[in-house]
Amino acid sequence: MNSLAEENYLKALYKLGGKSNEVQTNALADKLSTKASSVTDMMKKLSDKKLVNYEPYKGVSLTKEGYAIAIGVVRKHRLWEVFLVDKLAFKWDEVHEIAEQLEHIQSAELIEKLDEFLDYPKFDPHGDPIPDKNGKIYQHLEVTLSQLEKSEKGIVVGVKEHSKAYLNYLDNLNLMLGTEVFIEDKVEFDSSMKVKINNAEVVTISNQATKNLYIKKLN
Amino acid sequence: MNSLAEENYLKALYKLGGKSNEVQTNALADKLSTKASSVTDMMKKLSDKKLVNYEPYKGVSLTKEGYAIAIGVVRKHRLWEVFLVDKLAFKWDEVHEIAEQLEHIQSAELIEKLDEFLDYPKFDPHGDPIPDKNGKIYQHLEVTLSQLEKSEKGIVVGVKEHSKAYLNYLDNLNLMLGTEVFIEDKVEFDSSMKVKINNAEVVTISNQATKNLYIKKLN
DNA sequence: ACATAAATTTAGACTAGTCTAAAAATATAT
DNA sequence: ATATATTTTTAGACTAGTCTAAATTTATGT
Ligand SMILES: [Mn+2]
Ligand SMILES: [Mn+2]
Ligand SMILES: [Mn+2]
Ligand SMILES: [Mn+2]
Repeated sequence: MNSLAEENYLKALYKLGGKSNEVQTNALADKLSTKASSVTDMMKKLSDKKLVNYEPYKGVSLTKEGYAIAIGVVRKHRLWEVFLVDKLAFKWDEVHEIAEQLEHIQSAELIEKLDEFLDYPKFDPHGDPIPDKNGKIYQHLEVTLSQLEKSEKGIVVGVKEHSKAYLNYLDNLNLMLGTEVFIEDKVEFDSSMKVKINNAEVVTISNQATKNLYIKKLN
Repeated sequence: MNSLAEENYLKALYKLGGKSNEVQTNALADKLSTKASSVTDMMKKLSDKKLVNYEPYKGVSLTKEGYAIAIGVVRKHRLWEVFLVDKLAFKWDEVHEIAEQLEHIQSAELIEKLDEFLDYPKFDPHGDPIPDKNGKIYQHLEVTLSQLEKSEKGIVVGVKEHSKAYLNYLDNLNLMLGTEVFIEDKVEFDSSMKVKINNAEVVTISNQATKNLYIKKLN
């Protein structure tokens, strides 16, 4: 069994390096809001447990087993988020902190039953794919809104940034998962876009915001 | 915010001493499967936080605030058990360990929404009363099966002992919450009882087992 | 190539929680 | 009343996880 701290390191490693990319000590420290020295200590421990490949000064990556654990934590996080939104009526900007806690509950049976109860969802409330029980995860290759050209059309399928501030901002624009967007115009100067939402009002969206919205192109 | 360890000490103190009874160091150590010296250390800390009244060598009791926290943990534990049994189809002997983890999730909003989702249950799967959001808890004054006399009738409303072994034993006898029991006979020698279950088969139940079953008398 | 900067590791300290063994306080039994 | 047993506390050590500051390694610029 792995501790809560170990699970969080493995998950961060997954988020930064995926299945096998090397991650640098400082990058991991930043992600976890901790210090590089703490990361080094933990990498030694996880290396001893054969959950990461670690060579001093050379960065670190997940082993097969470490990856499996990380993906399991991600699975739990996202399933709990679905539960909170679909069953308990939380809003999508309110669930992350609670899921950060719930993702560490240890019980394989619990998570399988939860999955069934939720009817085997494929995506979480932010459009992120949920790994299946075997750790298989659908990688969405959607473009971001910022990559659409003038007169192109698409559907919002996910968010890249999960901060409350950003999610609230999207709520205010009526931009949620499933919303249809049509590019009225792109402003060259600051890369902002004029976007028609659900065939109704047209709003201007900054590049900062368009970069963080995943879109599935239509037509 | 209190740590997981602190919450467990407070809960154990509630289970042993209720709202205000003095609890001895060793009793608490036993309950928590820890050592008396660890208890002493923690009592000092909780006393500093004004969650317990502690005088060296004199036992310890919950303060008003400590009681409120303990009852909150109990509320969470029991609500989660209802969720696991009613929504995820766990059996009543499978939920305790998972609830031990879930009871430490920190989010007032979560627990209120869970309560609503479960339709404000009054009792958990073992018949234990669930404190309401203000910490008010119904104290069931039911008798135990062992206290019934020959020819008396009652309904099973709760279990005193929560071990998997005991719950499985009850399952095998078809004794669950709501079951009707009728005392065919009491055996003086070993205090065992011959009990007719749901007006059908008659079984013999040891004193050890009858002492741990709460009954609401009928007639 | 060499100096400087950046990244990383090491050394040592700290907290929370636990333990064992010894000391001290309290209870019990004759 | 005094010895003995029980209970509780203290003293000191240990682990997990974290931090700061210093040392070391690697990268970069001229
Ligand atoms: Mn999240
Ligand atoms: Mn999410
Ligand atoms: Mn329980
Ligand atoms: Mn229960």
